Amino acid sequence: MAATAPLVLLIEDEPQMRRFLRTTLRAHDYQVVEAASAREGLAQAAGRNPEVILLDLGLPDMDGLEVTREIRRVARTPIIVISARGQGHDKVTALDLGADDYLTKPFGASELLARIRVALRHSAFPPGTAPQPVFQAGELRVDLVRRQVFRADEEAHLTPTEYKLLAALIRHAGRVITHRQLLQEVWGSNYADQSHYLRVYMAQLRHKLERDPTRPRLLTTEPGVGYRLREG
Amino acid sequence: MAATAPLVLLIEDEPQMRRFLRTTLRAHDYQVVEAASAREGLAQAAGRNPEVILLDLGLPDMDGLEVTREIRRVARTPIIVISARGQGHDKVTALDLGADDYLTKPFGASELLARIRVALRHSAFPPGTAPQPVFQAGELRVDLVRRQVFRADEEAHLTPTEYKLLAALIRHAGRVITHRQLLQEVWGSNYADQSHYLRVYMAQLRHKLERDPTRPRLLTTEPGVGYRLREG
DNA sequence: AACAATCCTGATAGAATCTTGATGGCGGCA
DNA sequence: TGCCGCCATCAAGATTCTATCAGGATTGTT
Repeated sequence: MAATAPLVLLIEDEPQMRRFLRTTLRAHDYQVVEAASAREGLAQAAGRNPEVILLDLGLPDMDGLEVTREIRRVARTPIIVISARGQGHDKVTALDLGADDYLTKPFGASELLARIRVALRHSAFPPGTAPQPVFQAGELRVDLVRRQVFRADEEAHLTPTEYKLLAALIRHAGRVITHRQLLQEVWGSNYADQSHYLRVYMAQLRHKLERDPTRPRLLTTEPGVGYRLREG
Repeated sequence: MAATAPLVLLIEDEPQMRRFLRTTLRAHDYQVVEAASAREGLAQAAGRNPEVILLDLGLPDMDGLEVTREIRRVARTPIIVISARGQGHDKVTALDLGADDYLTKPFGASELLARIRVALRHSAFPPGTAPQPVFQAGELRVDLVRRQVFRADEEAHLTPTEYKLLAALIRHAGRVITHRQLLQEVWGSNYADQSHYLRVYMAQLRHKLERDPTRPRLLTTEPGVGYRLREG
């Protein structure tokens, strides 16, 4: 998919508000289609296939909640509802009808833009297709969701403590982690000065993960400071 | 499908707020895990695999924004940020770091619940990707609709508890499930430390489903952590 | 610059502890 | 009576902890 500017559909009747939104969005490189009524909005939603829909609930020709329902009958384009009536039960109803977010007037441009980015992010990776968070460095591969560790395509079995230690190193991959910090994250703050634990377990990790445990390339020592997991 | 109550992770230090949230969620049939600190929260997020995370930004031990970042390094579980500081730039930052929604205190229970439903809807599988009502792995086949289990085309009879256990394993197929999590899903949260139940029932499942129960290939043990059902 | 004392790190191995799987009995219930 | 869930016990195995030793780097002193 070409990374063109995302298309935003604006369903809003008040000209003033519409101009504010249009200007803000254009300034941030979005393409904008506008609709001043519910009817027109539904037509545009079907015809233009926008990536996000901004929907004002207070439209003259149809209840905004009804618009949400209609859009959801045919598409799951992210809908961000905008409304002045903030207190009512509308908020809950809109969300339950399929809206993805709800902004109460007045709101700042930066918040609106951030919420649009969230919506786009959601449609970028449909949940089923979500890429697995997998850490990889050299011939080490760690699947953090499945809790599986591979060294050159061979699964390596780690004990709970070994895995926790590796996970802590991965969280800070590339950076140095002090003994104290590692101990806190793996054993808890009461063990912050038991640095001999680290020596034993780092040795075990190296034996299981390094090609040559005596000459570590992934799990390196930063003398006097701590350890580091190579990244990339 | 016996839809089990979704698991919500609560990262919130103020006891009062935590109680409000816990009560609200429990009353609406969510399972709740609580963490009173960022450190604990990160551990729970990794360990318990919640379906939604409620994160208070004002934690004592770590900046909430940092917590968001850390969670996103390993998972894309929906995060709903809760915060008192509504005006700042935090809102935008949190959303851009990967949070999915942002609630400013004070907020109503109904709105919170609606936003949680949105988050769950997002992580639900999109239409085309709907999870197969039939699970299959090796010579094991489970028809989740008819509630029938086959091993190499022979139907196997499972007791209710055995089936619930197997269903829980299937829901997380491929991943490790901790003892605690399994116990909660099958027996309820009051039994979270009765891990001997698991040993008995896992043994029974293995006898009924494995070709060689002493050398399990489908229902494997992750020592010190939990169990895993092989997938594919 | 040389030396020694000290600290840091890695290796190893045994003991203590925890975890797991196997088995069988008990009671409730249809 | 037969099935099922619950509970207790035991042995084997795995894991964690602890202690000890040696090589190397660093520091401080002369």
